Amino acid sequence: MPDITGLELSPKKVEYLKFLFKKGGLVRTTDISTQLQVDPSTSTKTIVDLAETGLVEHIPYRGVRLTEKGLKYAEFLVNRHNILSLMLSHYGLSAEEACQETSRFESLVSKAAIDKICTSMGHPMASVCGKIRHVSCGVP
Amino acid sequence: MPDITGLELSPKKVEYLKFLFKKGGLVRTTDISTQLQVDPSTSTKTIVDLAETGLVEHIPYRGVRLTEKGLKYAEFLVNRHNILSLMLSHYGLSAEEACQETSRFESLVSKAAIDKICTSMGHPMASVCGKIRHVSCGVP
DNA sequence: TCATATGTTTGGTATGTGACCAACATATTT
DNA sequence: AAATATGTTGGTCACATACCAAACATATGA
Repeated sequence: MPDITGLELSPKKVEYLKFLFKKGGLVRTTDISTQLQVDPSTSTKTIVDLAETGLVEHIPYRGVRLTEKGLKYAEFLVNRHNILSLMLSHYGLSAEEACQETSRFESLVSKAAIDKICTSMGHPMASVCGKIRHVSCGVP
Repeated sequence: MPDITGLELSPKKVEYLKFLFKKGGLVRTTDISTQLQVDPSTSTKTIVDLAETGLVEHIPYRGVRLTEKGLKYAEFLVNRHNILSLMLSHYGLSAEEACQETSRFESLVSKAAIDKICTSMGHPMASVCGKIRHVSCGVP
C-alpha cells in the first residue's frame, strides 16, 4: 500500500471512517446519518464514494464495514485525532474543547507532522479522547 | 462588529488577507495571482468577494488595500499563523515544516483556542515565522 | 405469501469554494 | 493616439456536501 500522507480524505469522510472504526463491524447507513446528522441519502452516497477507494465495503441495504485497509487507515485517523487533542489539552483547552477544536482541522494535518508530535510527546498511551495505539507512527 | 471567532473566512481568503497584510498598502491583483499561483481572474474575483465583507477596498484596475477592519483581522490571522507555527516547532517540526503545516489548517482554528495557546505559552514575542503582536489576544 | 411498514438507495437539484479560459475594459508607454 | 500592459467580466467546470422525492429492497405480521 502506498504511504499514508494523512491528506487523502475530505473532512466528512474522515468523520465517517472514525465513526465506522468506533462502532466496529457492520454499520447501517442510517446509524451514520443519525450520528453525523445528515440525510440518509447523504450518508449512502458518501459511503458509496468511500467504497470506491477500497476503504470500506458496502453491502447495499445491509450496511458498511471497514476493509482491512480501511481499518488500518481509520486507526491512523483516530490516533491523529487523539494526539492532536492531547497536544491542545496541554495548552489550557479542556478535553471537550480540545476534542472539538481538533475535529475541525484534523483532516488537514499530515501524518509526517503527527509522527513528529507523537515522538516528541514520548508516544503517550492515552489522550483526553481515548487510548492511543502506536501501530503506524514509527514507534521503536 | 461582533467578536472574531477565527472561522469567518475560507482558507484561500485567509491567504489573501495575510498576503495583503505582509505587502501593505495598495496591492495589485496580479501580485496576488503571482504569489498565490492562480489565474489573475481568480484573484480579482476573490478580491471582489472580500470587498463585500468590508475587509478590503478594491479600486478596479488599480489595486486592493485592507480596510481598518481588515487590517485588524489580518493581524489576528498572522498572529494565529505564528502562534500555531511556534507551537508545532516545539514538537520537532522545522520552521519550514511548521509554517507549511500550519498554512494547511490554520483557517479552522478558533480564536478562542489561539488565545488559550498564546496565554499558555506566555505570550511569546516571536515565532519561527515572524514577530507576534498581542493586540487582540487578551494579553494583560 | 402477500401486503404493508420501514429502511435504503437513486435521481435530481442546490450551494459554496475555487479554478480556468476567452473576451473585453482600462491604464501605461511610446 | 496607437500600441502594449494589465486587470476584469462572463461563462463554465469540478468537487464536496447537502436535501428532497421517488423508487426500491427487506422484514413483519396478517
